[in-house]
Amino acid sequence: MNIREIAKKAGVSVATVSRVLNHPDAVAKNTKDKIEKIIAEEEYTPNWFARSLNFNRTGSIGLMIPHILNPVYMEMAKGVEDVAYQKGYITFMCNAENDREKEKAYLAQMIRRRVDGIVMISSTLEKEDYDRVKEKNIPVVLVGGNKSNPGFSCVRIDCEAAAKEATKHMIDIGYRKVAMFCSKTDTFDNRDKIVGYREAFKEAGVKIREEYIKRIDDTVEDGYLAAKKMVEKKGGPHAIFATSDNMAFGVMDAVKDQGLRIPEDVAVIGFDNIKLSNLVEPKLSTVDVPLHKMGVYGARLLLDIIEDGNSETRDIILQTKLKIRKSCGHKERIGEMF
Amino acid sequence: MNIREIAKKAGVSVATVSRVLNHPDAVAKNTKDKIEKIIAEEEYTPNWFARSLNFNRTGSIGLMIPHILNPVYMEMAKGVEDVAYQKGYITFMCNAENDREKEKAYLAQMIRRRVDGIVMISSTLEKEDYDRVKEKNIPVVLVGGNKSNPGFSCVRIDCEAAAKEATKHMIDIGYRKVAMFCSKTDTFDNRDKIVGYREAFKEAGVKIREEYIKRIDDTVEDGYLAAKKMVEKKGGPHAIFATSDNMAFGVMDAVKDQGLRIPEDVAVIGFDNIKLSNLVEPKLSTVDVPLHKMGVYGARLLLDIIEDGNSETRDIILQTKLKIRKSCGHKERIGEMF
DNA sequence: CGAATGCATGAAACCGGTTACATCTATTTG
DNA sequence: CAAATAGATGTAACCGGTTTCATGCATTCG
Repeated sequence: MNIREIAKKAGVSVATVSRVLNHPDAVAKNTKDKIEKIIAEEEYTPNWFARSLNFNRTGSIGLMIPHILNPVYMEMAKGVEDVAYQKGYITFMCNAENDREKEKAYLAQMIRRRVDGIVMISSTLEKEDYDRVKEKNIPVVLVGGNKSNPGFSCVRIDCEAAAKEATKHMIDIGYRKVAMFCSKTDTFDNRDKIVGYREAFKEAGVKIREEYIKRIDDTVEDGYLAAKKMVEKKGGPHAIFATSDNMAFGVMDAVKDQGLRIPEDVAVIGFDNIKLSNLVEPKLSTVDVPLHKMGVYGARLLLDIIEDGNSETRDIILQTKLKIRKSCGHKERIGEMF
Repeated sequence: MNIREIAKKAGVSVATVSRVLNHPDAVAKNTKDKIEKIIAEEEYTPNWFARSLNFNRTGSIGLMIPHILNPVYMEMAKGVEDVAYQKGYITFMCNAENDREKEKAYLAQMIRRRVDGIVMISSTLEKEDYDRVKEKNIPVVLVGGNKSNPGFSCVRIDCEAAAKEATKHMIDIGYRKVAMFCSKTDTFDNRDKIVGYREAFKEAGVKIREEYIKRIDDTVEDGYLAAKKMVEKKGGPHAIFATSDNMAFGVMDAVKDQGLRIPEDVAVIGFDNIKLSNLVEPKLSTVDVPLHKMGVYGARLLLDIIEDGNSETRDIILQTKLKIRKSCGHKERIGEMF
């Protein structure tokens, strides 16, 4: 059923039918009612491509996420989807699966499919990859720590400050041997986390042990393995700062498997504050990141560009908050520990 | 940059350019090389709508999921995405958010956007909702327990058998007071789980206490609340069978909060075997469901219909497996417990 | 009462591709 | 050597809409 058939049934021209759909006020009431009745009867919906072809707009946005099974990204993704849905856009979910080639392939797809804009979550693409998108004039917003800064608007957190605060907390309690596990992925966020960690030690005047800084995959498994290796030796760390809750879960598992207690023998602190961090035993201390909000802001920024042409580049930094739970000690316990 | 401009630059007709893109063998080598060079230089990609308009195909599928933050659905979704991506399709991720209206709205969007097919995960739509899709001749495959059976192909598990096996295990160990928490959502799967539970009791000749069957929301929070209510009274259940790991986590949390031990005081068993079930303390006994595989099979079924027109309706039932871990006792312990 | 204005509608161009068919040239065949 | 055939390319119709512009009609105004 196409617009011509509807027009024929109604005994009018296609132009009139099209007007009913797009500019109802420009059509006489009688005619409009008649046409609308037929449209409803036939359950006619205008062909989306044909419309897109005219409008040069698809009403869809691309959403690139590093991994679909990681709750951190999914919470951000939900923020994006919430806003997009509410504004009538549909979201192409692109699961890059931590694979740069797949991410590039999906980006090319987005361009081919003429999405109205793209939200990139924690992307690892290079400047050159973005240049393609720029040439095509497709608006892009970055959420979370990208690798290079290609001059797009960005929503993020201050990872350096957050990591510094968390590390400082551990030092303040009295821990001196604090290991840090950070994702291998080369993004600003990860680099900043390490900078913050170092900064905290520097300010406290405590010497850093380089062998305590480990770059690993951001997975439960790698957290487990790295922690196990570190903890099973004598004289291991007093505390482990895993810069994602995901890794922290693995760390906790490894520590427990070694027959050590958390936090009495080894304290653990995470990063992200995903729902589960409050569910494991003991409850995980972590850095609260406003994941959902980051997605929401990212999508809003994008739709601002798409709909209002508001192309000024903005850099939005949201607040993090240190959440102290059971898995690391409290300040009051200084002295009783070492 | 459109096909006409490319044609002009190459000094050929648009038909020839189009042929280079779609039927390269039908073009002389010289001409082809020249045109391909220009296409590459200009980074020309044919307009997707225009192509879709001709082919009446979009190369995209819709994926409806009940909730984007639930790892159960996301593992299935990943299975779907894996297959779709590999076959060159792109996936519209529709997050119904456990809201029937939103699900319907997304379904309408899918129809409007002329997706080539739809995978519905654990849908709660009614027969009448599907009739619309059927009229439009859009292939649909159901994954997991839908509400009604509208005559589409389906990939699922035998929930009745799985629930029965799990319940039987608890009874065999010696538990008599086994509570069951089941999602409120009205799907075949949930109904079947309860049937299986009853069946196990019936076969064992143990009387069922109706007050032990609770329909709750499939969330950690509701699992927590329901368990707390049940456990804080004297003479509560010996064991709780939560028919999702999600709810089981809440149950575990509540039991621990009441100062009771798992499994010594209250045993817990879940359903789904999501990654985290092996990470909580104690590790959760659960029913392993091949979530990823279900998604993969669902997508394959759909693409079979789309690409090969293979429209025979199939009902694929995958195997579950009871995973006994720490959170419930083993058979050997019969007798020592009560 | 004739001209000007406004409103509703239709004809046709257009969006950017694909392809059936026509045309032209070069090669093969009888 | 003329006719048949194959191969390369162009012309124009078409996919299903939207929109500009022209047209016809009724109403308003001088």
